[in-house]
Amino acid sequence: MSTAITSPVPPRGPVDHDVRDQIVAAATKHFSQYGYEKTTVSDLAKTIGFSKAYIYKFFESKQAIGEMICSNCLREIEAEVAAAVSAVDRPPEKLRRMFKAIVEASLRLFFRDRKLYEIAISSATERWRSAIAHEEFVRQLILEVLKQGRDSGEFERKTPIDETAAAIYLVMHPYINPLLLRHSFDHTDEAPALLSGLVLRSLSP
Amino acid sequence: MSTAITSPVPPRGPVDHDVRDQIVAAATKHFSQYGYEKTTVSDLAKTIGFSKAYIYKFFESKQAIGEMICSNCLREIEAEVAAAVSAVDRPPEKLRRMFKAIVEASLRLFFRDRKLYEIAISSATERWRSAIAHEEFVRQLILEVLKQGRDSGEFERKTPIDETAAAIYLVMHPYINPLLLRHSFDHTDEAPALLSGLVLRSLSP
DNA sequence: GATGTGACCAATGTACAATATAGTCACTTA
DNA sequence: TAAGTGACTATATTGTACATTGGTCACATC
Repeated sequence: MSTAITSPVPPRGPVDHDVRDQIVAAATKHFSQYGYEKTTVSDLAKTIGFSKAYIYKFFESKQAIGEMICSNCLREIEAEVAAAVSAVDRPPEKLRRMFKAIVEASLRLFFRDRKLYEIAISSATERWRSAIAHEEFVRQLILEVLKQGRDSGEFERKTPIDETAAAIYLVMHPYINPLLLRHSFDHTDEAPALLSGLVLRSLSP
Repeated sequence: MSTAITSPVPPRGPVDHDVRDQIVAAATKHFSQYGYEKTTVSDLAKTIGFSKAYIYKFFESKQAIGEMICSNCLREIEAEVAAAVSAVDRPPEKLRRMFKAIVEASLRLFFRDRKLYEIAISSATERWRSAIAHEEFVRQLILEVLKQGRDSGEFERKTPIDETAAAIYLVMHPYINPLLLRHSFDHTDEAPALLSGLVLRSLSP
């Protein structure tokens, strides 16, 4: 364990470097315009004016670049969800807002940046770290709201908190995971309200 | 409405006919052995000893044959679920069994008859009638158990029953729909117990 | 040592002709 | 009239020669 100082997979090359930012910027633009698959590493190299080989000094694969872009997208969603949750102070309302915000933010990504959404789908399908981190974020947020609600006496305390958290996560899962969300479009209108209602009823003391 | 005596899409040719059964038998065998896509209509014709054209006297398309086979599979699952539900008499336990049975039966179809499962996936993806009917079956069963539980006083009665039913259906949806189930494998062990627990807590009076 | 590259390879993707398939229809036979 | 078919077409699907692409490496320059 003494070696695990940094992130699980240390980034290749200098972490803070102008060229790294240029690559990310170029990738964001190209991926969202032409899509992940149709963008070649050479395209990125050409737009920043370096050779393809140089890119591999900073990223160990094209997928690593994709993960970076994907992480940024997912972190935007996370920021929005976090904001929605902290905009209110009662835990039940926090849960409602959380569910609503995550569906809305994900759908917006889908409809506004479809090409980037496709990366998110790859990310979920192939279980990239960016996707796993996103799931973990939601899990943690659920747990926090749950703790708060138990402390304030608004949520029941008999069921083991891990069990409750895991169950709520499973309820939200089809709307969190981009791959599944695509197949849940028929329900995205009613699902947040219906399911929040059900979850909150299950939490009543 | 006076014309809607039979099913929405009347079957082509004589309904009760020996050759029709032969086609279904041959299709069941071929589809489960080689898969829906890799079976040609000529293959079916050859095994029953007629010409391909004759098959189209009984089914209006290859997909119609697929729907027939798929319906049979899904009806098997439905029978198993219905049996599991009626094996116990308290509505809460009925719900638990129902969830468990539907996941188990669907997984068994997946692992034992993977090729047939692929038809179920097509069915769900392209929203064939067989898939819609399957969903409707589950919806109805949920509603029935819900009514029973409300009558016996074991379930709460404040929430509109349609809302409760719709919410529970949404919770189960990722495990009912073959297309979604495939992406929920990671959770099929814990999901039935965890989610039944949550749902039942939400139903407590 | 940091910055940067052209040449190279295996694997994946593409274009397009050749083939196979779903589905129809006019027709035969009993 | 019911049972049954060969020949036909338009659309998929496949095979295959060819081009791209992801990724590496030895090497050059500052």
